[in-house]
Amino acid sequence: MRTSSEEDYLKAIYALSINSEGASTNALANHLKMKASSITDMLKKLSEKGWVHYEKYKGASLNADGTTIALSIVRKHRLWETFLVNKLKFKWDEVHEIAEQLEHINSNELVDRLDDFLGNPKFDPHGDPIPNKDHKITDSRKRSYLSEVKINSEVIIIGVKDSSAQLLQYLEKENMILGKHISVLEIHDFDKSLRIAINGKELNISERVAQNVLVQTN
Amino acid sequence: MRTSSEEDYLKAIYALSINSEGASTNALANHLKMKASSITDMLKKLSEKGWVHYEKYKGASLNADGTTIALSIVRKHRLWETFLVNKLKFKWDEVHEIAEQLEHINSNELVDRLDDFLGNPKFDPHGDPIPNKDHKITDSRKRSYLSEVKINSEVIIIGVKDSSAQLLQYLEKENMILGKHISVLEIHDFDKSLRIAINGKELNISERVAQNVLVQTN
DNA sequence: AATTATTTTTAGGCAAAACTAAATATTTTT
DNA sequence: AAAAATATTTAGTTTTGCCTAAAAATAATT
Repeated sequence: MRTSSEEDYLKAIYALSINSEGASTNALANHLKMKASSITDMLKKLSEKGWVHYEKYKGASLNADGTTIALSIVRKHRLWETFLVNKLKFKWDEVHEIAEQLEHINSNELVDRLDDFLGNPKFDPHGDPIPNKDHKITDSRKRSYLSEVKINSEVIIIGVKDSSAQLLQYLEKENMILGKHISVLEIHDFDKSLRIAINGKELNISERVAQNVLVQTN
Repeated sequence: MRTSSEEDYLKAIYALSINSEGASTNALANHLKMKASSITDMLKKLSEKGWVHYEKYKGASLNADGTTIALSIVRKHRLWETFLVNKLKFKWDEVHEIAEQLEHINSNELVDRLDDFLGNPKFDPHGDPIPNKDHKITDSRKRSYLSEVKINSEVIIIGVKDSSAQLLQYLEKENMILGKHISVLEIHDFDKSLRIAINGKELNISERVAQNVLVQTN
């Protein structure tokens, strides 16, 4: 069996491995808000348990077993977030902390029934794909950040990069929520800010915001 | 803040205090499946934290703060059990372990929304009363065990004493479930077994079973 | 290539929550 | 009331998961 703490580490390695190849000790320490020495300790343990590939001074990466566990945690996290937003009517910026606790609840039966109860959703309220029962992510959408989209293209909001409460609240206020259609009308040269059409009106948004809004381009 | 372990102790003291006045070290050790020495350690700590009244060699009891915490855990446990049975369609004998985990999830907002989502139920699937938002149990039903009921009286099943899977499965099989009406037809002198009418048929049940079935008598 | 800076690891420590074994209280039985 | 049985506490260990401080390795800069 696994401890809740071990699960947190596996999830962190998974999260940091999405961009780069593997995760460094310091990156993990920063992500988990712990000291680097604690990370080293745990990486040794996870390596002994056969979930993580770890070489001194070379960071860590998940092996097949570790990836399965990490994805099962991600699956639970995203299903619970979906439950909180869709069923209990939480706002999408209020659910992260609670889901951090719920993701450690241990019962396969529970997860599968929750999945069914929610109608087997493919994406969570932030637009992130939910791994299926076999711990596979199948996300066929062509995705990019709004800041990288060609002028005049029409895209759909499918998520955010950084799901900080501030960003989510900003988007909420401008009614830029999941599923909304956006047309990119103009990109201002001097500051890379965007003029977009959404909700039948035009709106200016900064490059910073555009860099954090994930859209589907096909 | 409180640890999950501390919460388990408070809940155990609460459970054991319902019959007797306070809980002895050994009773707690037995209930929590731990060694007596571990109990002594924790009772000292809970006493220092101001939740428990503890005197050496004289067992422990909850004070006002401790009672409030215990009832908030019980509230969460019973609300989650209700969720698991009513929404996720678990059987009533499958939910205890999962609820033991869920009861430690920490979020007042979550509990209150869950309560509303379930329609503010007054009783859980085992018939036990659910403490309200103010951590008060208000159960006005006249209750007794089926074994103590007068002959010819008509009663309603509202719960079980010992919610072991075996008992629950037995009751399930005989279709003696919550809310069913029972008429006590006869009490056999030699073994105190009962002949009852339920579901339009007659049925014999042992004293042992009758002692574990909680009924409403008014 | 040497020095400096940064990252990572090692070594040792601490608190929580359990344990075993031994000592002490309390309760029960004779 | 003494002896025996039972219950409880004390003392000392263990494991987990974190920490600090110092040492060692790696990376960056001059």
